[in-house]
Amino acid sequence: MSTAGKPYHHGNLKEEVIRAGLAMLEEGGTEAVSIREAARRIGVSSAAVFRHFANRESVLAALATRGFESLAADLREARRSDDTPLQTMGVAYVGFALRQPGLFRLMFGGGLLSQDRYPDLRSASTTAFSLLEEVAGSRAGHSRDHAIARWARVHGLAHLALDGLLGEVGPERVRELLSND
Amino acid sequence: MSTAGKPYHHGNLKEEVIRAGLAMLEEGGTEAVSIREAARRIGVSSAAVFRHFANRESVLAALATRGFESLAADLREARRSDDTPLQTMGVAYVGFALRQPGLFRLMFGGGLLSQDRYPDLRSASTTAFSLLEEVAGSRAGHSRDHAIARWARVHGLAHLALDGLLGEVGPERVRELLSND
DNA sequence: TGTACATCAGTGAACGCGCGTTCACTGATGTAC
DNA sequence: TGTACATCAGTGAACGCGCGTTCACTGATGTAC
Repeated sequence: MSTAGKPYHHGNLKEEVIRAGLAMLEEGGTEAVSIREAARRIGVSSAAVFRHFANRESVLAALATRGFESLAADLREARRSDDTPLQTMGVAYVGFALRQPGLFRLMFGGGLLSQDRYPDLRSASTTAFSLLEEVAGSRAGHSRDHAIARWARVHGLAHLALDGLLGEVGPERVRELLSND
Repeated sequence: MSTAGKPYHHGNLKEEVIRAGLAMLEEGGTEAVSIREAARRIGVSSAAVFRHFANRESVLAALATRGFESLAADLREARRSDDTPLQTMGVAYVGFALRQPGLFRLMFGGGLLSQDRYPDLRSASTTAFSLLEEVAGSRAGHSRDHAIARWARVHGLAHLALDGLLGEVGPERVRELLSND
């Protein structure tokens, strides 16, 4: 640790690139995520970023991974905080999408998911999805297809709300739209 | 019309740009839609494109507009061809998404929709949506919210299928997932 | 405790690229008389 | 029917930009003895 403001070794670059990436994602979508811009914001040369990431795509994968981890955390929180866990998780899901639309779109629209190239991403998404399936499919007499249909509704609501097609959507409105299950 | 293969006036450039744009959309997503590449494919200078479109964004808007028109056509077709119009429309909706994923993502994920800058796009999307609402909300005793919930489920299924999260999804599978309405 | 050295995490300059867009221009077409 | 001219739809070259990525390098850190 040097006494000046700028130590030669940053020490936390990987984490900071992710932070900067998340910010850019919300400012301008996936296209706006740029290595050079991230480096500029952090105050580091753009080449330094390549010490921590193989290429731009792997930065995107790291961002999406973070997204799934944080979505999973929200869902876990929702699961235990209420006696209507299914609706509450739905509200959390849509809330996540509305709070971080850029991230949500990267997670679900980037084509990253369909690749086997990023095992961390794969496992983070699997964890999040299994939380949903667990709760959505847990009631007696409900099949796996019921769980998928429920998830689809929540996922669809999130997308439609994101696109502004449902007008103003607050938590109460989401709960309402999910109520007739 | 000159006798050589290359008349000076193309005559159909606007339409061809849209065709090329749709192709690029499926090949590499919205990011891959490029004015220069479109011009190259058509065999015209890139400056020529600007005779017909103000800028790149307006090309994207034209593509999305086409998308909504073609989705609306599919939905109309589905509405009359069957005695279970609701499910059939759902199948058509998901089928549209799976057949043209790049276009579907542009239509719903580009942020274009939320803008008032493109009235043609606005009206094309409104037309498509009203078809859905009409059928989904038409049954006795069903509220507008029910219609939205149904639409959300179909929309969500389309997205999840696109992301490869539902495995192989054919028409029969979609019908199945929409059956317990 | 002190020193040699391997390793790690940065720098800064450069490469090569493709892009959107503008500009002054020219060839083709349609219209008025 | 023929000609002058306005208008339309192209051309090709250029501007300026920001990007991802690589390279040879250097400063800082940690470890072995």
